[in-house]
Amino acid sequence: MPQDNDLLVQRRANLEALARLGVDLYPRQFDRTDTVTRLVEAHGERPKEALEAERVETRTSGRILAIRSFGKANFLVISDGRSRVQVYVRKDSLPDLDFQVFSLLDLGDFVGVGGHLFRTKTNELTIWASSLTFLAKCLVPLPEKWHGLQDVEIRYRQRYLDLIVTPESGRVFEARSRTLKAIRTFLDARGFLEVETPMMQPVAGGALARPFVTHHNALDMTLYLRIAPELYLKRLLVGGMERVYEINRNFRNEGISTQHNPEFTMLEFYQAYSHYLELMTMTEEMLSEVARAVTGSDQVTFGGETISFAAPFRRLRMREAVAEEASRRIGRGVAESELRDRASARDLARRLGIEIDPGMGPGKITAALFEALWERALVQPTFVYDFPTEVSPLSKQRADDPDTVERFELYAGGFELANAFSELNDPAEQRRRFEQQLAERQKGDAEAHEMDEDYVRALEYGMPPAGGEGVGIDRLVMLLTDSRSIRDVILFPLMRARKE
RNA sequence: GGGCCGGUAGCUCAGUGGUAGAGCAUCGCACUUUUAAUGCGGUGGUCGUGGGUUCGAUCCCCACCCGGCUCACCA
Repeated sequence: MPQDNDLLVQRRANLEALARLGVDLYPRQFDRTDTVTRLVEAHGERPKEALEAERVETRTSGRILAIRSFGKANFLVISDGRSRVQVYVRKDSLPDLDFQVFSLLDLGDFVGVGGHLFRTKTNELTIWASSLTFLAKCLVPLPEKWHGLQDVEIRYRQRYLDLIVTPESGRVFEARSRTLKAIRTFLDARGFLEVETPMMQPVAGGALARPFVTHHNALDMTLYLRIAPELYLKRLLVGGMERVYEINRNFRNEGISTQHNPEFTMLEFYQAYSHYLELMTMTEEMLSEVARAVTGSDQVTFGGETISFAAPFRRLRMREAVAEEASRRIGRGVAESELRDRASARDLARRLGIEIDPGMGPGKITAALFEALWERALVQPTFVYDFPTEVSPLSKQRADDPDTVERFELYAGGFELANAFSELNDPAEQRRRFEQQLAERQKGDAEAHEMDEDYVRALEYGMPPAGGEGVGIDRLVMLLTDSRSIRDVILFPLMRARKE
């Protein structure tokens, strides 16, 4: 809570002085003819002569971000949250009351302005005020105008302050909105139906992660915040919805980092009669289209590098990539077959100096080696495909190789962006996979998948062959806005509770 | 959870074992086209919190709180 310092006392005193003038301190309404953004869009580029010949009258409103005062002539800068415009306040152009109101304004107050447009000597679009209406008080001083808000903690905890004083921050969230819109446009155009499935689930399935636990009182029932919508979306495939997608939050009770927020937004889409190779092509089309819609180009700058979302993306088979990089690092030819045997895979990890858990089978080791050897280096969009079955309990095996599933992950900017596979639709095999996961769980893997009997039963009714994919929206927005932390693309990232 | 860095005025930051500093903001005065307006003068601080060492701690030590980066886990 704000302390009782002079700055606060002065602002409250100004508010009381306005009350003594008979001004409504919290008026309900201000009828405006234009937003600031519309004024700037419509007139920002027009030459002085054209503008002044027309004598454009306007009524607009916004928050005061600057006051430059010269006694009887004053300049305000007001913002509608997206754009800013200057207001010229002359004592002899305003009713007396309005000028008295003006003299009681503080930075951050909301005002309504009526007047006509002109350009100053320095050619800045300006409203010559003929009326000034007080709309709301800012009782707390705003961050400094030049350096802005540098304290990242306050930027995240008090996002409204960040949005007031950091225009770039607002642009990130506009880009986020355009990203979501572009994805929906892309999928809607291909006949996908947007659906919503449970966020509270009796079994937290569809991914390998620890869930948040909650409880429903009336049903006396343990529920989990979902870690993925996957199993519900595939139930819809069983039900005959051939193309569905959901864009919504997932919750994972894991660590927090620049790439992880406990709640994050995921796109998942499922397409019947498709498979993972088709999804690679579709992903290339989707991301290049989204990048163009959001940034105007399929070449985006991220962390000083140019990332190209122009198709085609690079493709790497996982075991081949691991064997190749391992060979390079240890100076002898490593065969892919070494990754299929637990003893030789462990030996390889040891030689590479990569730590692995004792319980890991060859598939988990391969995936761990891949992440250690490749993930950071994959700055340009790259499909990594054909994963070990061991780490993919919901994916369909390759017909020619049961240890390998038809799955890919897309990497870009040095992190995982998407995950997709041909969906396993054999209920007997699905049951075996769940049982394998239960065994992992017994061995202490808290992230292993739980048994979901209801899902297996749904598969018994028959699910068409299908491909499905998840795309991390926050990370995609990071790439499209050159944001280095996921917290910069989430309006209110989770922060530790603060002792007040 | 481990490692590293940080927390000083409303904001952005300097700084010192001996009365706490600047710029912006704010207040006063001057100024009718400025734009980081300008000039002059003022106000403003539990130096993150709690202990300890010391004649004396914002500074040194310890613990804790909060944050950032990073490693591990994960998407």
